[in-house]
Amino acid sequence: MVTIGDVAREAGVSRSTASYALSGKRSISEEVRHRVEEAVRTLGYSPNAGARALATARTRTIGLLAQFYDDEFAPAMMQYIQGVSNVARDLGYDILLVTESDGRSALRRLTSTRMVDGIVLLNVAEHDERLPVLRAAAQPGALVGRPADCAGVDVFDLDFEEAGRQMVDHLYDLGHRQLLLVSQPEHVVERGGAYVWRLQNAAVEQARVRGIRLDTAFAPARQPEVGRAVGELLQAHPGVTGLLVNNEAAAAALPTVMHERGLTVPRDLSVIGRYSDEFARTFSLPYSAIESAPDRLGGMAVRALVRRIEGQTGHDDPHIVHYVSPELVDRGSTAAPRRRT
Amino acid sequence: MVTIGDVAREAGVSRSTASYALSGKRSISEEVRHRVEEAVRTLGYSPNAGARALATARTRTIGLLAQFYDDEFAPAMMQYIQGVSNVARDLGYDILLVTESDGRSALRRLTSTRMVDGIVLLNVAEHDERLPVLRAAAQPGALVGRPADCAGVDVFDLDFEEAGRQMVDHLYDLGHRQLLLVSQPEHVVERGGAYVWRLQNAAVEQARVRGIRLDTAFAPARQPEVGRAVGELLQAHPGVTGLLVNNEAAAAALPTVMHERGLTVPRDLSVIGRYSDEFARTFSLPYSAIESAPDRLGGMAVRALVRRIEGQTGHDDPHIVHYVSPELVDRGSTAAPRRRT
DNA sequence: CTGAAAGCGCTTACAG
DNA sequence: CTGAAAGCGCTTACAG
Repeated sequence: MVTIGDVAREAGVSRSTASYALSGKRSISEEVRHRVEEAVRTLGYSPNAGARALATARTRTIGLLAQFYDDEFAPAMMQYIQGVSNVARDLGYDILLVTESDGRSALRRLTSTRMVDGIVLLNVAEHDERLPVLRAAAQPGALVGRPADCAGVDVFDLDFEEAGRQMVDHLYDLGHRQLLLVSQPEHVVERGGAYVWRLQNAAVEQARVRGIRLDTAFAPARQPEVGRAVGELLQAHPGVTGLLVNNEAAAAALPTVMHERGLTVPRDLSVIGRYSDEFARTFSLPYSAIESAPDRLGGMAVRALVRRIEGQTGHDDPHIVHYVSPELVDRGSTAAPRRRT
Repeated sequence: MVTIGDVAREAGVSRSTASYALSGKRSISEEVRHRVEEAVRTLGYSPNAGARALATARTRTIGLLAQFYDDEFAPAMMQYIQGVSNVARDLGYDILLVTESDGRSALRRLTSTRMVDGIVLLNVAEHDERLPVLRAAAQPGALVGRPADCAGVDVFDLDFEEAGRQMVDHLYDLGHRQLLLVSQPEHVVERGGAYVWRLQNAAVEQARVRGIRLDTAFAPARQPEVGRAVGELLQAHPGVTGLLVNNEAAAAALPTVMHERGLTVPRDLSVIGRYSDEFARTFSLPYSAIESAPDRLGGMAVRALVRRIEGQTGHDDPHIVHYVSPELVDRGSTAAPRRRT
C-alpha cells in the first residue's frame, strides 16, 4: 500500500507538505505542488479512508436506514433510496445502506462507532423508536416522513393533509358528490404510518366542508389480496363516482380490477391516486395522481443533512420541518360523473 | 467521545488488557474481564470504526455496486440488493451502496481508499468495464451475473442456457409446436447483457432439436411501450400457442394485453416467464416462471466474498463460477394447446 | 495473566 | 513557504 510518506519521499518533501499540497489548506509553491502531484500519479496514491477519518473525525459517509415491511410496497421505497444516493454522491458522500429490521440497534451501531457523519431515516413512524437513539447520537439526522415530535432533526414530508384536501376538491369541482378513499392497510397505521390518517382525516374534513359523502376503507398492500379487496369495495359502494387511492398496491391492482368489472375510467369512475410519476410509469397506471416526489424528498433530506454536517448550519440553528406541496399530475382519469347520486 | 483509554482507566487496567478483554484474543482473568465489561457499560463505550479499520486493515464493510439503467426494470434490481444486504448483515458486514453511473470510478474510489473489504458487482455485462479495475484492486470481488472472462472473481448466475431449454421443453412436452420468445430490449444486449442471448440461443437450439418453431423478438423495458409492443407481437404471430417471456416489464404488462385482446391463459395461450416469485407477487403475475432467485444469488455472492475476505479461502484457491439451476414455479399458466398449427 | 510501547496512515497546530 | 512532531483511537507483537 502506498502512503503519503511514499509520496513525500518521491517528491522530496515532508509528509506534512505533501498533505497540504493535496488538500490545498496552506499555500504551497507552484513547483512543490507540481512535484507532489507528479508523485501521486506515478505511485498511484490515494489516501486511506480509515486513517483520514481518524485524523479528521469525518467519514464522508451517510447512514441510510430503510426498512422493507411486508405491508409496504417495496417498489415505492426504492425511489427514496435512489434520491438520497444520487444527491449524496453529488455532494461527495457515500451511502451506508442499512435495511435490517431492528433499526434501533443498527442506528446505534452506525452512530456510536462513528461510521457515518449523519443519518437519513426513511419509513418514519409517528412515534418512531429510532428517534430517541438518533437524538442521543453525536451526528445530525434528517427524516423523510414526519413524526409526532420533530425536535432535534430536520424533517421533510409531503403535505398529506393538503393532498387529501386537494384530491377531494378536485373531484368535488368536477361535480362528484360521493367518494371513496382507499388507504394503506390498517396495519401500516397501527405501526405509526401517520401519513395515512393525516391524508384521510383531511379528506374527511374537506368532504364535510363541501357537504359531500366520503367513505373510507383500508386495503391490503399485497397482491393479489388487494385486487380482490378493491373489487369488493367497489361492489359495496355502487353509488361512488370518485375513487381516491392512497395505497400503491391498490393503485397497481386497479387496472385489472376495472377490467374484470367492465368499468372504464373516467367514464364509469373517476380515479385519483397518490404515487410518484416513476411509479406510474413502472406500473402503467393511467390515473391522475398527487405526485409523492420521493427523489425530491430524499434529495432535500440529504442536502439539509450535509449542510449540518459541514457546519453551514449552526448547531443551535432551528431545525427544519419542510412540507412539499402536493402537485396533481393529470393523466385524464377524472371527469364529470355520469350519474348523479 | 469515550475511548478504550477511558474504559481502561475506569476498570483499572491497561489499554491493551481492555482491548484483549473485549476481543477475547488472549486469556483474561474472569475478574478483570468483568471489570472491563462493567466499565464499557457504565461509560457507554463503543470502538471507533475508523481507528479499528486503521489498526486492523479491515473495515467490515462491503461495497455493493448497482446501476439503475433506464432500460432495466428497477423493481427487479431491488431484490438483489436486499439479498446482499441481509446476508451481509448476518455475517457482520455493512453495505456501502453505490449507484452512480460511472461504475469504474466508483469502484476505484472504494477500493483504493480501502473503504471496503470486498466488492459485490451487480448488472454484470459480458465485457464489463469495471472488471479490470476490480482485478487490479487489493480486495476480492464477487459478481452476480457472468461476464465473458471470470478470472480473478467469484461468479454466481442463473443457468440461463438451461432456463431457455427448460422453457422450450416444458411447452414442447405439453404439445406446443409454435413458440414465441420475447426478450429484453435489444439495447440491453448491446450493452452486454449476455444473459439475454444466452437464454435465447439455448431456446432456439432446443427448438431446433425438438423440431418445432420458435420465433424471437425484443421488447422495450418500459411501460406503456412494452404493452403495445407485446400486443403487436401477438397479433403478428397468430399461430403461436406458447409464449416465453424473458423481460420483466413485458411480463408485468401481459395481463393487460391479454385482457385487451380477449385472450385467456392458458386456454388461448400458454405463458411461461423468467422472474422471481417476489416479482410475481408484486405484479400479480399469474404465469408460471423460471425462478430467477435474486436473493439467493445475492446471498451466495456475499457468502463467497466474506469467505475470501476472512481468508477461509486461500488467496490462490480457484475462483468459483456457480450456476444456479433454474426451477420452474408452476402457476398454472400452461396447458396443452387448443388448436394445432 | 497483564503492561508498556510501537504502529496503522493520515491531519494539523507549532515553529521557523 | 516548509518541516518535525504530536495526536486521532485502536490492535498486537514483545516482554515479563
